[in-house]
Amino acid sequence: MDRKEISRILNEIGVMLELIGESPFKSRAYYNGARTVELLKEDIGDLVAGDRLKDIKGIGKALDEKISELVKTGRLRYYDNLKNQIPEGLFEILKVPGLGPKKVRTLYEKLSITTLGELEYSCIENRLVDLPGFGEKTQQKVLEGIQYLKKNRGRYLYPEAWSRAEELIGAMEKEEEVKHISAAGSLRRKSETVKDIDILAAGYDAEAIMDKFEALPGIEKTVERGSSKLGVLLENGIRVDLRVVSPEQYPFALHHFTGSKEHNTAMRHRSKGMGYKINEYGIFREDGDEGVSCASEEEFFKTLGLSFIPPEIRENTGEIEAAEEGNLPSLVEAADIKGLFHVHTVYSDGSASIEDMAEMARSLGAEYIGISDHSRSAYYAGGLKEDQIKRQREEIDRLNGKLRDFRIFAGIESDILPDGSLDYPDSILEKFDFVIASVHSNFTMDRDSMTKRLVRALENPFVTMLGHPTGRLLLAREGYPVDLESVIEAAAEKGKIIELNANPYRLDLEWHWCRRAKERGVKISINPDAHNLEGLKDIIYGVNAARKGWLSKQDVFNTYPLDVMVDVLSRGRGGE
DNA sequence: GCCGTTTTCGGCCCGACTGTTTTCAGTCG
Repeated sequence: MDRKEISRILNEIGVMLELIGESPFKSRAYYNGARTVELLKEDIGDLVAGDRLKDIKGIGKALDEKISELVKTGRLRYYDNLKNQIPEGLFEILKVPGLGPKKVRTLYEKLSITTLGELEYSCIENRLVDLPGFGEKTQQKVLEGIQYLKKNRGRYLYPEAWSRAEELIGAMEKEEEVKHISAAGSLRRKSETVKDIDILAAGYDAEAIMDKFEALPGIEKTVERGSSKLGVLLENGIRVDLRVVSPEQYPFALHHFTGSKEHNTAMRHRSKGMGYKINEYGIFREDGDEGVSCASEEEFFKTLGLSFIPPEIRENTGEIEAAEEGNLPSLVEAADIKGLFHVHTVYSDGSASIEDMAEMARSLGAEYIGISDHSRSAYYAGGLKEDQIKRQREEIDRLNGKLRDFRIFAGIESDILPDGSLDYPDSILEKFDFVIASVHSNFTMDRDSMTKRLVRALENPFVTMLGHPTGRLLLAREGYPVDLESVIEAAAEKGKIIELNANPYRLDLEWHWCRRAKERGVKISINPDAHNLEGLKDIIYGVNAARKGWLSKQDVFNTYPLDVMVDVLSRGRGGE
């Protein structure tokens, strides 16, 4: 059993403990354990075998025994017992906004409600109003929450949320009451998907600011409103939370509302050890109410003895320790990207010509572009036959002849067949400037076979990089099961690049693993996988993800300037 | 259930908002 599965089970135990009314601290211990296991670097089997699990912070005797049982037997009696006590449907009911474990438990115990459907029916039958802690309004809210859940699964891709947030912030910036305004929360941390939009504003007249916000176009209704907090729904269903603080409180509040929750918890804990209390309003000495003023987030961190931690990496995965030691990486920026690989054209399933794609890339500041249409086994995408490859090459050579200070590299996105071989012979592969190897079919292999398939592809001397390593589609499809640790290892050994596909639906290699690749010395290429002109701009989402993965300029392949890239690609071709 | 340059017991991060309550529990972030 892998650590992802173990982490899931520990999390579920945490939820179940809340549902049966156990101590909240006990559930938290399981949540912490789940996170700890998820982020483990070392193989969990080895840790269990070496009896070293309980040396890890957050894992004590009880969790050690339970994790060991899972690893050794693949089962956990404690979990099974809990699971038998708790109807499956309660987990779905927990997702209804406004319902937490306590209320769900009441619904179950008093009304025997175990499914979302039963809950909806009970609301319509007016049966919630008499329950302790419930009332008319709660019942109405629950009913609306069920509709909301049915309408959408409650998460949005980053670009959709970001563009709406930019519009709202842009409109509010013009208001004179607004002294500062910024996105906060998971949006500011550049998460791949977000549940809602958090916006923080600073000003002295919160009521006026909230009034103006409520009146912005696209806002459908107000869900909650207090003296400093406003919650609204947009017409597309996204929830927006606006918080208003004073300009003096802004730096503290910006940090607080940017999160993550785990980062904040760790920061508060650390501050406490220094004799400070921190919250969204300031930094206070524990022995008095006196606050420490800070003009910016930079000063906030400085006061606490830390260098500035970029929002993207505030996940409590070592950033605080690194900031303390002055070891934070200098994160890659969009301007560092010097060229764009993985670009499709009209030769396969793209909609633009090679020349137009090149011009667009150039206008975006690139020095080179790497054309890689689909290969012959991708029938559905118009994969290239041998004669088309030849024609495309001729066109690229012709264009390169007339372009100055810009270069088009001729490549291919070659399918990795089930056995790990590519779908062209070496005699064809060797003619390309670069080769991206990707899986586009036979997703349903077991983990071992898929891992072998990818590793074998990486062993091919003509392969430059591995494309979208897990095949996941955010909010739509899980990636195929694969042991990425071994894949990264193989890439490290063979000196291969791994793609971070910048398409906002993919962002594959996922950022956790980017960090792992960096540790192993594997370079990441941030590729747009563009099928039209606009698609080239998706590169920014890849840069966001790379930043979350702690990548610096030197960790990213396509930050090489043109002359270096020409050199690297000519040397790397099968000559190892 | 975890943890300890105060501790092996008694803590465990903090605050806004809502709705149900007559002073607070539950939820959320």
